[in-house]
This record gives sequence, structure tokens and C-alpha cells, in this order.
Amino acid sequence: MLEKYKVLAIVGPTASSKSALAVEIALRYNGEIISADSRQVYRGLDIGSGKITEGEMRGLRHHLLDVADPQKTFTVDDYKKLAELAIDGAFGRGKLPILVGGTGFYVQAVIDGLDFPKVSPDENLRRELEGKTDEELLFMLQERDPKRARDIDFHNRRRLIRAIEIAEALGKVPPVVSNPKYQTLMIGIEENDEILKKKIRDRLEERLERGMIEEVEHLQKKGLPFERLEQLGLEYRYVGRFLQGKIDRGELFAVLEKEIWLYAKRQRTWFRRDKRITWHKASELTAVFLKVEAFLNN
RNA sequence: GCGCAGGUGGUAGAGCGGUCAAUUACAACAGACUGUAAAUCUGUCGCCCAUUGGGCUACGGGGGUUCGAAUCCCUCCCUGCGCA
Repeated sequence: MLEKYKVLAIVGPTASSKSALAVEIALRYNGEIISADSRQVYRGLDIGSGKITEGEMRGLRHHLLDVADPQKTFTVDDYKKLAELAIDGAFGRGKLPILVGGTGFYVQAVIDGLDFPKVSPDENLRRELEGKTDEELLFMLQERDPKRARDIDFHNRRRLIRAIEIAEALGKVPPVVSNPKYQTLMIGIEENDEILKKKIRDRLEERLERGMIEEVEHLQKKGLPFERLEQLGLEYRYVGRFLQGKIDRGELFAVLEKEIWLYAKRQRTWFRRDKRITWHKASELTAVFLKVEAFLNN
């Protein structure tokens, strides 16, 4: 049997110092970083998305940053393809690929090798479905794929629409297939609530000082609509609202601090169910190194 | 000191005689996740037991009116604004 390539994944909530830790590991074990962050893939979203700086990269290759135009929607499937290419590239150079990021779905898509139905978004269909009520949508799905209709969260219009879109193209919604290509070690980075909250707050202050508002303003002036900023969430969403005068500066800070924290909790919920992850604090360098070493040597 | 407006669940803020353990929002807690995932969506949320359901304590304190009060009256305390 062919031995699978080894990939390391570092996951965890926002502001847990994953990136810095990943750099340490990469320096020590001859790695390359593959970012797994759904916002850092976009060009121009730098400060607000917490993209690593040139200096912080310490000369290591970082992949999957700035690979997409923020005007267009980038999807998990896009991510998966590009990430696999990057991982293969790293293998070619004899490097250990280290997947690092807080977008759990992206990480999962890669390490579990999820194959999504090959149905591209159909904007016309989506626009049409958007006008329907939840009940109508559910009914439409029931007609096409009763099984999927039974399992789906029918309050979630976005999912409902996508399911109909797939069913429309393929007749039904095929089960997602998992084809893991790599041997993976998953390490989760955590911090207790109090510290994580403080880090979120400090980081937010720092981002504002570094010109986060100006960054968003610049993106908007260059043609990124407020509706798009709204979709991008968190800093882009709320700074967008601030720029439109919907909230003031004080509210901006308060709401972002709160929303980022809620986001961190959602991330925890996602990762919590994946029992493969072993959790450490970013400060437990030695323990993490030992774990990585054991993984590489076995 | 007088006048006016208020004091409601963790917070904001509805309710203004019964259908109120109390709309709603936020927070909190739990969770979902099949090409937007920083997105999108769900559940719980006074206490105790229970499957529907029941019991208990609650709307600043105390006292009344009433079959029945968060809702009306009296009084006390507190807060904001206005006048002294």
C-alpha cells in the first residue's frame, strides 16, 4: 500500500496565535504554510482579515493568500482545489505542508478530501428562488429530493436554495463523498475565554491603528460595494456600516469586539465535534513539537 | 422642598386589570453545517418536578381596592429632568 503524504493542520478560534505557532513549526520541521482562511484568500483584505505580514512570514512560503478577487465569490471547492495544488507543490519541494486557519470547513474539505457535487452556482436560478417563501422552497426540494428535504434545515434559505440548485442539475442531491488523500495530524490551539477576549480586543485596537478603516474605505472606493462588504462579515461588514454612517466610531468598536468573540465561539463549536483534534495552548511549544515529531516519525 | 417623568427578568426595553413567567432585541448556554462558511441557520433561556402538564416565587418596599393587579389607589424608598 502506498504511504500517504503527511499533512499537518493547525486549527482554532480567531486570535489564538495559530499563525505564529505554525511559523515556529514550519521553521523547525521544514514546512510551508497553507492558509485556511476564507477571507485572507482575497486580495486587498489585509488588516481586517488579519493577514500575516511579510516580516512575520520569516521567509517561509505562505500559500492561499491573495488568490482571489474580492468582487467574486470564492467557494470551499475553489479553496480545496488550490490548496491541493499548493500541498502537492510543497511535497515536490520536500516540504511539510502545514494547513493553518480558522475556517473549519476549508480545513475539513482538504483533509477529508470532500468531493462536492459539480454544480456551479446558477445566479439566475438563485435570484428566482430568492423570491420564494421558505415553505415554497422546501416544497420544491421535496419534489426533487425527498430525502435531502427531510434532512435539511429548512429555515436555512441559503442551503435550501443550493440544494435545489444541485437537484435541478443532477436530479437529486448526491451524498458528499470523502476521499482523504493525506495522512493528517490535527492540532487545535486554544486559549481560555478571558485571555482570548483580551486578545481579540487588543488586536482590534491595533488593527484600527494600523488603518483598517482606511483599508475598507479604499476597497469601497475602488468599487467593492457595501453589499459585498456586508457579506464578507465582521470587520468588513461593520466598518462598511460605519462608513455609511449607520453606526458611530464607538459603536463600531463595541459591536466588532462582540461579534468577533461570537465568531470565535462558533469556531469552537465547529472544531469541538472533530475528535481528531488534540488541543494545546500556543505557549505549549514543546508539547506541540513532540506531537509533531511523533507524527513525522511514525 | 415643589412639579413632571420613571423604577419590569443578566442588560435594553414592551406590557398598563384577567388569555403574563411576562412581546422583542442583546447577552448567556447548547447546536447545525453537501460549492457564499468571518457566511447562513436552529434550540434553550425565573425556580422545581413532568411527556403534554403541574407547582412555586416574581414586575423597587409596604399597605389597600378587586373574584383577579406588572397593570388601579395610598405610602415609603430610589433615579432622571424642570422649578426653587
